[in-house]
Amino acid sequence: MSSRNASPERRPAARAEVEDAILRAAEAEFAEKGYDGATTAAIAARAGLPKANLHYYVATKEALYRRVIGGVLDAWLAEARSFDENGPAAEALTRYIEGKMDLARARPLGSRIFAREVMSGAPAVRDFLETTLAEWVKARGAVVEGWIASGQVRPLDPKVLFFTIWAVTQHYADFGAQIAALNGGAPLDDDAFAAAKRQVVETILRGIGPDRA
Amino acid sequence: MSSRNASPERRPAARAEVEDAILRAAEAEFAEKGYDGATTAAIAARAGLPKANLHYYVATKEALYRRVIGGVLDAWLAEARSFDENGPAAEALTRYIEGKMDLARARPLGSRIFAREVMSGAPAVRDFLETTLAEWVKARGAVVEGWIASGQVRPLDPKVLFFTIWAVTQHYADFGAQIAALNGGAPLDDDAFAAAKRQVVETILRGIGPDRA
DNA sequence: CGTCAGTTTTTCCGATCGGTCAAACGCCCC
DNA sequence: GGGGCGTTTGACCGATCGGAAAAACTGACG
Repeated sequence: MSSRNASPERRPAARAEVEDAILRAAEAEFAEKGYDGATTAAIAARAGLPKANLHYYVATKEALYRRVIGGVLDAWLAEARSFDENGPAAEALTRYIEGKMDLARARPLGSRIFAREVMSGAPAVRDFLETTLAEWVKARGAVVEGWIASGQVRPLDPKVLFFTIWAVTQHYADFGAQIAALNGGAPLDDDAFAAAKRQVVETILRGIGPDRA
Repeated sequence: MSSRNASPERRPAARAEVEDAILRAAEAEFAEKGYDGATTAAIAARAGLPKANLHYYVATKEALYRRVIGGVLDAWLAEARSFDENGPAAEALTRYIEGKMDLARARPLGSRIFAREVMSGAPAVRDFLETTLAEWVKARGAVVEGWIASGQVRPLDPKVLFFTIWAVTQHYADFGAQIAALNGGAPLDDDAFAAAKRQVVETILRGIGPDRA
């Protein structure tokens, strides 16, 4: 098919690299400044190309935003699969919470874009929330109900449990600046973050565990 | 002193009312759209006056924003005093968590403005974070250490406990749109919110309680 | 060497924003 | 009733933004 390249990995790769640089630049700008605060000129500059060139690869600022948001949602779903591997409640929840904490540390930008989006009334992700996420919550809520029935978890509303887990884990991404300010100005180092992760997991697991008589 | 009014409560009250309307309109706009997304025209329209009139009461958009942020921080500090009344750990923490949950429900706008501010790198609240809040955390951290020493709380990092409480309570303000989407499209009603509040308090209290042998 | 598709870049445009200005308005006191 | 002062308002301005347009450049291929 592609007969125009002697070295078949040069030009197509370059295009993919440029598009990837644009997406990463846009993610950073949208996370820091928000949709309105971000400018296409700043995104282009961060990606290393003139503003007009950006519009050759992506039609509008909104289309670029929707692509970035789509990537964020994909990453969310991919990571949420860690919930589904079998095992006892404590193992599954530990895996899930630790996965979300690690994601918050490794890629905090997506979480911030999502938070801004939801705080603005979720115009671009409402459909995701009402369909995909609602189904996810319903299905995994049934799993939690099973844990309650088998006595692994005390009786509670699974939805509130999910809210709790999301809130705490995303907090480490969204409020990184606050955490750093209370940590002497620097982000948590690896040891401090690992300790926080252990405490979060332990607190939630104890918090939802069954009564111990 | 003020010799220009026959009825001394008429005109000054009107001025205070206008300024209050401006502050409430600005709070709503900044919470929904963010600093860059909010426009002085929209704020003025929401407050019921022409844009030019807004600038008679407040010099610049940034000055208005700083006034709003100042009010948010004041409300935070006022509400945080509920932590300080004496009593056993469970009572103090229940009071504190329930107070923050109620505040998140009654006035979610301030929480969203604060969240956006921190996600943007906290340019307007960095000083608050590094001084006032840092001192608050240090002092109340010592209280938590006392609870640990007296066996009311298992050994843990007080800062991570505060992060957990803030994360969960503010989540109900910041992610109200997400919670509504997962609640059939409507915000939690009074009963559902009260149940969520109970579960949050119970989860955290069990989560940090001492080992029960 | 000329063509041509894909890409880059300079220039420019209309819309919108925060903020200014000066005229008009309302109201009180002499 | 006429100054005078605080307030209101429409008109306007410079800056900035998202985006369009078109010329210039590039490298592969006949």
